[in-house]
Amino acid sequence: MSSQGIRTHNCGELRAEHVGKTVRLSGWVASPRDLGALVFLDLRDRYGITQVSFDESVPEELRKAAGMLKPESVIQVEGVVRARPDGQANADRSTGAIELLASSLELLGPCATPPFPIDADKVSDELRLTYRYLDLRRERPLAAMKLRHKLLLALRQGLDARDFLEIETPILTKATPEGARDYLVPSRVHPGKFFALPQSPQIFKQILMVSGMDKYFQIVKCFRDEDLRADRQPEFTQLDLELSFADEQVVQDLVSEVIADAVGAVRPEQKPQLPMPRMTWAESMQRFGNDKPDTRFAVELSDVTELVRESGFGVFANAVKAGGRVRVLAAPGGAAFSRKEITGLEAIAKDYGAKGLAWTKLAEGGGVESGIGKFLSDAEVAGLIEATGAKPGDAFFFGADSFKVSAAALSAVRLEIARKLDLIDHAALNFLWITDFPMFDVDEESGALAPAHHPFCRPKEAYEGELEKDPGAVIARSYDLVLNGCELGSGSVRIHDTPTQQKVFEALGLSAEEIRLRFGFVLDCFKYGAPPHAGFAVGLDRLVMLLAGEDSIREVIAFPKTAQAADLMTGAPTSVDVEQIHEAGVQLLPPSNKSDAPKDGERVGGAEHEEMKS
RNA sequence: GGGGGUGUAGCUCAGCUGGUUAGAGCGCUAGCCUGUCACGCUAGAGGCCGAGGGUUCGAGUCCCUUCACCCUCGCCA
Repeated sequence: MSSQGIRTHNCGELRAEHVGKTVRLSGWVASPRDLGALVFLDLRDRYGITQVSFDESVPEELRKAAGMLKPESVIQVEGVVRARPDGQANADRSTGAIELLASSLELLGPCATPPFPIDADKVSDELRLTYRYLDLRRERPLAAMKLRHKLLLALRQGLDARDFLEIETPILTKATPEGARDYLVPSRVHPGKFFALPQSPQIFKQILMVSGMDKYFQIVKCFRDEDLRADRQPEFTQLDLELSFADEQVVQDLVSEVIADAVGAVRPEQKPQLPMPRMTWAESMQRFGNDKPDTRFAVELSDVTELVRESGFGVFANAVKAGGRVRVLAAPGGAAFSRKEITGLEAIAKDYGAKGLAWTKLAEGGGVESGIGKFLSDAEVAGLIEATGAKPGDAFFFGADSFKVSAAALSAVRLEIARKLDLIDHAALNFLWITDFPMFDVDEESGALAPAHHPFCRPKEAYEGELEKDPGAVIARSYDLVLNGCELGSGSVRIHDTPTQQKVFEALGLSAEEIRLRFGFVLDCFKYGAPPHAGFAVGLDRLVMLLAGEDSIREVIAFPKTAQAADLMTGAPTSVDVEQIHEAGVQLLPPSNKSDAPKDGERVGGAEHEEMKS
């Protein structure tokens, strides 16, 4: 027994069948209860909680020592498992039928008073992130870590079973000026030159296809130096995959199956039905106003541009005249919205560039009242009812603007209405494929093109001739996977021939010289027997977040960063020694005219957290 | 870069229109307590009201600046 080490069992496995056994447990002290001549404490580890009892049969010295234990101290207890007295079982706990009667106690790791109680239900994010190691002891973060592990394991198993190879790609790689801002790493060996951390392993996985790897995947960190959101971290994890000799159907079916199986492994009751529904980008924009529709509730947008082309309401007529669209959505029961609530909705529309949010309410009698109701003709009202299926007691909200602005504004209003009216089924997992994205985003002012997905995406054959003439009309062979209104991932059929790739780069306005410098190796690669290939990448943090029912991916990342991309626990990013900067071959700009540039030997960028150098 | 929210005891929060000594619950410290499991009871300690400046007889409260955290627009191929 004494040779069994620090523990013989964990804190979640002892049951009535173990009664009479001498065991040794180790774990963290939770809610010690000193009743005087009787002391209880809960011993907790990742597996569960077991009650330890120090009763009258225990030597007084041991009982006193137990009574003095601080919560969250790490101890080792040896003793005999015994059934709890009649009426003292704890039905809420898997170990609740028994307790450990202590015969020895050792303090392995004393705990200072924690900055927050481990069992508190509300603690500020700032404090949680500063003491993330304590935060992770809590039930919710622990559950998120377990869920994440199980999901990633199931995904790996699913892909392994389908002949995929997991292959690692470089973290120190080449900067790509397109897309997101790169995190740069200076090269000491090549002064003045930089590596970049990958925004995704895109080019490497395509090259692996040329290498004949056929089916590749990787669970991999990606890095993008952009401003953060609840669902965006500077480093995040993707399930990245690529297949040779595959088209969009093969990829979508495969991803659907692998995800459905993995979700089924962690949430059997929510296993998605196959096939997952598909919708084109154009249809999604038309019906929902964005490319990641939340289809858990039925409210949709209707285009009533033709109906109000000659409207007596000038805002509509003018928007149509200017080439814009007028779209409407009917909020079920929205007539009950207060003026203040409507002002709130209007503020949301304005956030997305709308000049305002026209609205009116459909009265019991069928007519419209308040808002812009008085400007609408009977025919227009009838048309609105027909277009939206609105019922008395509903409210209309209008977007009259360019297609882009009316879509963005009304889709945001649509989501807020669903939240306010509690229209969303929170148990649902609505997966949805969005297909046929435009190949390029056209900048409205300059007319410049940017890849909507990325520049390796293959245009649909029917549009290949349009690359030079009308690139804005080109449809790509790309597809996104959406879950509950959240973009889970995207992929495409890739270009695998040099001439097409060359044309796309040219359409993007890259000069021959730029193409050679940035992507020469890709074009070269495609000359040496490139198979047709297609792929996908899933944002795993988001998937775990949605499955965990959390609102932020920080909740499912062990050590996340704040909205300002800082790590509150380590203090990163920090200043570094001037010598380190010199060695890296870079020079700092003076801190923007707030203080003098640092002198040699001083730390640069602030003096805090010097102790973190180890 | 812009907009909004928050910042008061170790934690979570209250503090009305500026007005005496800034409160509560939890935690912490000490004592009591033989079946607790959010143990209970008694007593106590604990505050640069995020920081800096200003207005005022007087500021947690009003004004300006700034910092941190959260949400968000832009941004995120």
